Amino acid sequence: MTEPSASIQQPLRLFNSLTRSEEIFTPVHPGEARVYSCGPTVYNYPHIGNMRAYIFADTLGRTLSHKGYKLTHVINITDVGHLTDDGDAGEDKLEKAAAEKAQSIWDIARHYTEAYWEDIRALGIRQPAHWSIATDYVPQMIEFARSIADKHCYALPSGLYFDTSTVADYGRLARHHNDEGESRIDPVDGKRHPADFAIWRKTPEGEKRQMEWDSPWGKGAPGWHLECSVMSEALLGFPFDIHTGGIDHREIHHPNEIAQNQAHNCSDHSGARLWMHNNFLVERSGKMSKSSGEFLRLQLLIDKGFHPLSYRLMCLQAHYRSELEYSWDNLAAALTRLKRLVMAAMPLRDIAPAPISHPRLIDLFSKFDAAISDDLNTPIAITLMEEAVAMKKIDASQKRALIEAMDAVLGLQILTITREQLRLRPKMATITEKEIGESLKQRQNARAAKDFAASDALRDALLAQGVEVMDGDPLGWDWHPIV
RNA sequence: GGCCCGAUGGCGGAGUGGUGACGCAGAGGACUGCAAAUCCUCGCACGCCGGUUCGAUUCCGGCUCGGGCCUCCA
Repeated sequence: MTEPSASIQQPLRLFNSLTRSEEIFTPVHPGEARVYSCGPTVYNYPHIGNMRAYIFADTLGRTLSHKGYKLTHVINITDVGHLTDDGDAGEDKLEKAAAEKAQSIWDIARHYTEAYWEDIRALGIRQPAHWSIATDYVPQMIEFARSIADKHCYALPSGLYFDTSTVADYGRLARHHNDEGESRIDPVDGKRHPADFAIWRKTPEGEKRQMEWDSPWGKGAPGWHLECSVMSEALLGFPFDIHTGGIDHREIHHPNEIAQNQAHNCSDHSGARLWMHNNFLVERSGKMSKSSGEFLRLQLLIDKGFHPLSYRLMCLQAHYRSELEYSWDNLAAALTRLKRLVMAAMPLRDIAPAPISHPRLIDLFSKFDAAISDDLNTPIAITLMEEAVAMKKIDASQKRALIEAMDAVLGLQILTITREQLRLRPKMATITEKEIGESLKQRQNARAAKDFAASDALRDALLAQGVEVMDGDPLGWDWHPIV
């Protein structure tokens, strides 16, 4: 009601990894958008690089909603895997510590799933329609495997393998040419083609896994790629609209998923109209990984005093297909930007929205729509929201409606989070808020008495404890981030 | 070894065949006892060498450097 007419909207163009070009989004089912996102493997905490993928998927979902599509979003939780670990000795201390606390593999999965959900909430990521849990779908996976086994698979002692030569254009998503080239790893004996992959992994003779199921191919566990084919089809149909994931999936996981989809449906269709991949969050040294250096969890940023939404803003400042450089300076820049945005939008908070009719606001919203419609150009969309917030001498109710509509896409919550909520207490801070309050009161008295030496001394003392006094700020003080 | 990608100011990061967004930092101003916060204003960049073009940061080739995937990985 408060949004301008749909007529100003541009067609939504999204980059399809399959064709390596932007395409106009046309839904399989008119008026609907069905999206499947590869989710986390819950055997460790997600790091902030992982979270970039979900911020991207969320932005996509919000954009589809903005465009008026009825969104059905599915994110899978991979809770089946191998804990009979392959020896990353000494590296994953966090994982080991947490694993020791949990009683079983199921507890571990639940623990990390909940940790992941907590991050999702903190980042303002909307709940998908379904969280699909892999272990809930094992019978369907076996059924799926059975249906393709004769025509597309072959058995080896280690399990059932998919013959990639039995489907058309295997590897087209990855732009693989053929099987040439040496691999860094030892190939599985007996595979017909290096790219062939496991559909069912048999438990080795004489061993017992915590997670294993009976199947026509022996006791074992489903292959790494099976779950996504099975769950996406079960929940979204074949084909559905958009499949998302990290860019690493473009090379192996998604080509394999596509091969399975083709086999199962006796079709050349990949299973999704669009395959979209977000690029990595990187550190100067390269890709962020759990084994290199500090394990950057969202909680660590919070402990240092950075609001989770400042990380969301940091991600949105870059295009999802670009690598994004992580640094504390960068995060601090995003926090400052967010703070200013929230403060500037403060006067609109209690204003009732009204339908947008002012030409300047319509123009701005139209530009915003054009930016977001151009393969989710959030960096530009943010600048347009800032422009809207800064706009002077304009009907406040309409302005409010505009900011609301923009933020529905960006999810930065600038009309609901408060300046105070952004002031996160750093974990290392020793001074209490009560002590700060007392110091500030003393300082006020000193100032009233024009004893500026005393008031400045109090201010310096607070700063030494990480508290920055700011007389002109609505809150009067803030934590001074030290990173 | 195979496949692929990137190189923009102090940092981050858009975009474009023809005066190079934006944010943070920095400078100046307003405000302040001062400072900070806030608001206003401003300066600073397209890796190197060729080619195409009237004109390239933008297109093409080479080089250098950096990165990703090839094993689960966002």
